[in-house]
Amino acid sequence: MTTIPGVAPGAGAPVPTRRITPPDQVVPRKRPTIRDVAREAGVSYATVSRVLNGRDWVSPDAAQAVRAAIARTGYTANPHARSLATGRSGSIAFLLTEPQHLLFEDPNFSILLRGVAEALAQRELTLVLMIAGTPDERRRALTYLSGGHVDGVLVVSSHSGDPLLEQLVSADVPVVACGRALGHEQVISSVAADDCAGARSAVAHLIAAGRRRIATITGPLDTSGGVDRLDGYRDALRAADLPLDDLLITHGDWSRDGGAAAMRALLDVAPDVDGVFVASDLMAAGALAVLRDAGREVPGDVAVVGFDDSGLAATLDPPLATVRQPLERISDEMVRLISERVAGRAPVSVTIPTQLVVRASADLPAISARRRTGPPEPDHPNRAT
Amino acid sequence: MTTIPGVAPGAGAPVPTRRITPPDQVVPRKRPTIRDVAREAGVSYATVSRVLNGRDWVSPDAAQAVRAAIARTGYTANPHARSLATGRSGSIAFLLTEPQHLLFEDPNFSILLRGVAEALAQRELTLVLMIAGTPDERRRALTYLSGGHVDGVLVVSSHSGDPLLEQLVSADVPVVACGRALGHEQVISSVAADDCAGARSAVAHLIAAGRRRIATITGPLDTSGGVDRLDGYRDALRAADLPLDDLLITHGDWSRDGGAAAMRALLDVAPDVDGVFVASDLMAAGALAVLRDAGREVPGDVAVVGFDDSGLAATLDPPLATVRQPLERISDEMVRLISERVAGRAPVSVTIPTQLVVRASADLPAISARRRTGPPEPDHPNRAT
DNA sequence: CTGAAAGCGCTTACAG
DNA sequence: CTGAAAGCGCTTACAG
Repeated sequence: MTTIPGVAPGAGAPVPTRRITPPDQVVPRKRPTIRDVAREAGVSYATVSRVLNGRDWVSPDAAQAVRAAIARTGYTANPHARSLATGRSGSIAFLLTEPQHLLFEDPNFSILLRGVAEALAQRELTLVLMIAGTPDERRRALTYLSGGHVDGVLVVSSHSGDPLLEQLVSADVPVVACGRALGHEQVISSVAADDCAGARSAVAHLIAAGRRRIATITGPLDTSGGVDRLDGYRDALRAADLPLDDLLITHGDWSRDGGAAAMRALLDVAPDVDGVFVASDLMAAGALAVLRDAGREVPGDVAVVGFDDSGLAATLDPPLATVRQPLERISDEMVRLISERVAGRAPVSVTIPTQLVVRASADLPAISARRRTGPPEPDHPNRAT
Repeated sequence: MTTIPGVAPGAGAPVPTRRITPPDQVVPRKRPTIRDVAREAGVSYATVSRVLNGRDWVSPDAAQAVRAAIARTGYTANPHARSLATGRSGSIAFLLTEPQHLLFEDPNFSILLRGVAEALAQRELTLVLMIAGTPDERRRALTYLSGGHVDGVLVVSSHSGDPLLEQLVSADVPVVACGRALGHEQVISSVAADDCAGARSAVAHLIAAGRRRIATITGPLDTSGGVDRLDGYRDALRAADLPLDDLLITHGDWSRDGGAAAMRALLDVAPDVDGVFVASDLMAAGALAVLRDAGREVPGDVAVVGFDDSGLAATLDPPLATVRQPLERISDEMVRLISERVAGRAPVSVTIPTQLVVRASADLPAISARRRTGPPEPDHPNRAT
């Protein structure tokens, strides 16, 4: 909109051999302020501020003059002065507390990050990225976040015991979590997929496909995705009058390796397993590799359903049936909710429906009878990411 | 360090049924300012500012008193007031102009992002993430970045024609690029791997392995990684007195699919190719899949060397020989250079050595004679990410 | 509809 | 070594 006054960058100048540029060689070039614009427009600078913010009424003539003056001077408001006066920073933090490796292994995070970046940009809000893995980083993050640098915080990987969340809340920093904020439901807004219903649909599908020894690999039980998807698993078995067997429940940490380890354990204690609901696609990728190494055919011997459908699922071998959670929608809602919180509204939690996506890893019986070709590969390339 | 004064978050309170919280029900709770601290410590607030910034000398007694007062009041400086007074924002933008899909496909970006986040945090600088893919986003980014919100910009995916770079420079925004800033070398600091030497080592290795029809898949030729690695390829062939054949040069766009397409084209025009240097691991992943589909054995028929070693290479099948560029080091240097630029120093460019990493895809002759087992898979799982 | 003025909370020469 | 004061550039009641 506004044009930045250009200054010849001296592109053709010779390479500087000395690194220190003499300060007074450069024209000082002060940025125009609101006063400069007022003078140009022949109004008081309060009026300039008014047309800038568009709150009070300004006469068309004045507004016109101001707009012209802004264009002529290339004025842009100083964000710090504005923040000081308004008490708003105009930026929102995206806080990542998960151990770093997951951030780059699990596509969910990237997708969420991108969605949030877009949604924030649309509201003219700035995205501040904070990675707080180590205790030291977490301390620093708390100081920063409660120091007024940002208007609110988006948390995408909260575990229920995490003191950081509590501290942020105590410091009166608006927080929105992705996934129910276990233990903080009353003070933190959250947006989550309908984990329980999603899990239910996955397991119901396995049952419909004729599986009877259905296991699950859960996420960490101090996350809502962990407990709620486990609940859904149980619900579905109960609804079908199938027995609940604790041997069939193992736990992962959302990572690929965690899923692999859980699958190995499962094959050990329950070799007769014929279906697995895995609480994330990434863990399912690890589980698929283990099944293959163990010579189990998917879905012939063991049918597998994951959770997420974040892009990884469709590329696995075999393509992974999964429960789709609309991550773009989730990031949108997170941004909406944080804006609400910043504006002073009370917390709410939003739940978004999921959708079962059937793929080869859990085809219906008729189709699943087909055999895989070739021997299992010893070193499964799916480990690559 | 400083303690934030806690206020009971009312965790045990009942769920709010009305969403509007009455404003005067909450204690106003103004954050303590520098004046409050001064009063507590019995000094002028200028003195408080001095101990805060540690520039001028302050008597031990005064300093002591101020520190105690800070602890007692839980004071934290208001960042906006500070920014307004100093003219520094304390934040640096990480600008991504590459089409979004690459951001999440190419591990280089994630690694750089994480490294930069860490390095900035260590300097108490804030990382602002900007994704500017669409023209609209780019416009917005320019306004934002030249509007004084950030002290400098880190650019990780610049193409030489990009007007955004020029505009940033014209607006006097300090910029540091990853990779030589083609056409802006005099005004933009940059840090890059020694692309030319790295490429040379890769191709020299292929020659040493007995290959004679060595092709290359380059990056885009409007990026330094594109042209410099191509230069290295040519240098190595010349040094070995091998003919330069333009048929053996194809171009990719850094993406996996781009690498695959280039490899397909290569097999078409030069079916006798026996070695390929691919300018990135991700493109090499695509090329490997195509070779496999075409029934070419790697490295038996065609030896392949990539570039990056960002984590993907080792997990490919076969494991990919590649040129390692130290991305952690690169992100560190970028942050160092942007700090220098912000402090007013002139631009410099830093080049970082690379290292050839030999893996199965380009073993030496004796070893490469081994045969692969089993038929090629039709749907190669490596496409997963 | 518009000006004059206070205030947001710091930093930094400038005198002591 | 330390105070008083100006200044950073806005926003926003408060009077007109």
